[in-house]
Amino acid sequence: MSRSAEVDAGAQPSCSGCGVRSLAIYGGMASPDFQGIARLRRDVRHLKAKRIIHRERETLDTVYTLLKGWAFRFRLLDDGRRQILSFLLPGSSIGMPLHASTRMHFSVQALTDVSLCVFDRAELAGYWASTASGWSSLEACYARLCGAGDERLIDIGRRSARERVASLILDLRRRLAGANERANETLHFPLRRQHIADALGLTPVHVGRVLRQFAVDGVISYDRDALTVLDLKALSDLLR
Amino acid sequence: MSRSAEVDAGAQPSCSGCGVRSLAIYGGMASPDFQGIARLRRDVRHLKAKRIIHRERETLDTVYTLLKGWAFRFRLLDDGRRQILSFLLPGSSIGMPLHASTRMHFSVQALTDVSLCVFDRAELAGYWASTASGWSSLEACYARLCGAGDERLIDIGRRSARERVASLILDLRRRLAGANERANETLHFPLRRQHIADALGLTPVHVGRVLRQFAVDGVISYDRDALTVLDLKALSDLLR
DNA sequence: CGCTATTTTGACAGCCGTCAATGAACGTGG
DNA sequence: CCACGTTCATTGACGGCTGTCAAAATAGCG
Repeated sequence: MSRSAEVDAGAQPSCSGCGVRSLAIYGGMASPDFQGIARLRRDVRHLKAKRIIHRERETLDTVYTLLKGWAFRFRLLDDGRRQILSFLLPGSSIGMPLHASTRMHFSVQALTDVSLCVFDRAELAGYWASTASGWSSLEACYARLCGAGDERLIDIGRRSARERVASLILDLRRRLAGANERANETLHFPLRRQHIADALGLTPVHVGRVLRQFAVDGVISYDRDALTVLDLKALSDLLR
Repeated sequence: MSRSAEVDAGAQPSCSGCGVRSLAIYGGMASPDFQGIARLRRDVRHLKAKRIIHRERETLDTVYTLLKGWAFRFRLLDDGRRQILSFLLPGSSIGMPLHASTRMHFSVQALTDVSLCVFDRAELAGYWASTASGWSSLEACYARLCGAGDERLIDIGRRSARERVASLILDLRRRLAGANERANETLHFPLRRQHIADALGLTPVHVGRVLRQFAVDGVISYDRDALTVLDLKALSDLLR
């Protein structure tokens, strides 16, 4: 292990042992070069819940990888309406495209306390271009992003409130199972009604009605920060 | 000019004179290599309106660039509901990601009669990887795609029917102005009510109500295949 | 233990969906 | 150039899913 990697690993988790590495921007690489990535990482930054990670239209010369906690991308209309564009889980990247001539048109906010791996944009781009599988890895990453956006578009455009909530629960459950949570039925679920509503094009009141009905029907049970899927088939059957 | 390029250019338009080149996948390149692109183009294919260009989940070993006409990406739910994910105008690419290990999860249909430039996927990917600015060009392309998806998400999730229709009209107007139509007020507008409804998460009946009201208010006027923006400010003011 | 954020509840309204019938426009062939 | 079938747009009545509002209750937190 290189010296600089050791330095980073002193107080910080090492990249080679990182539990979210399979989901990060470099998740598509056949044999990730963890030493190279560890050398690139400038810092691990910790933020409290509700802190803004990036503000719409501002420049961002760093790239983050979400190491721990939840965040979300969103945009505000001037009358206060908020659309959450996507939820970010451990492994999600913040700050693409790497060759950013354009500023990002959305803001990013921490939903829980989060830990961020910090990279220099230009350095990361250079490193990425130098790797053999960087090209296809990057395209796979964008394909996932666009695909996720398309799914959400279908949810909001053509599904009822119950179907949307079911879709979101199943999506988060699948993503969390891939990250580090085991594929058991109870998940850490820090979303408030308002977050769910702003992601799905609903109101928090109506989200509450839907969740309550799911619980009454025995499909899920939930506590403030946890959600248990009791009847996976019932949820899945709502989506086609 | 190479012999193969001459053969292609015989009956077909040349790439160097292509009116939509600034919008295509290679739009971000500083000095596009039109001879190289012309060599790569295998064919120009013409399809009638309503023909399926690509069917969901099928493999696609070619990449298309829309040369002429309109098309759209969409997905069907099993009960017949349709969500149009985006409209494709001249210059739009069909078949990304280039390094497709994953099959595309949406279908593509011609909306009008269309002409498609046909490329071999592997060949195009190889050529692209060999160019200096291919990397940033590709990222810029994906950034546009994701950004457009985010905009539509905001429309459907947090805007009223009138605002959604206004947003779509302005978006298409802007894109057409950039392509080849001059920035005058009357645009070629081949969309049916059903297309607009399926793109915006509405019903064709209600789209008709909104358009009618816009016309009554003197904001737009429209004919079957044409739409004129009479009061640009009124439309813009609906969106924040 | 007081404050704040969040959830829940209930009543009511409205935007938009649904349905069906009518009519107009289009495209094609004779 | 007209006839005819198909596609598409319009209209009106009605219904419901979801939004809005406000108040009360609950949970979280310093």
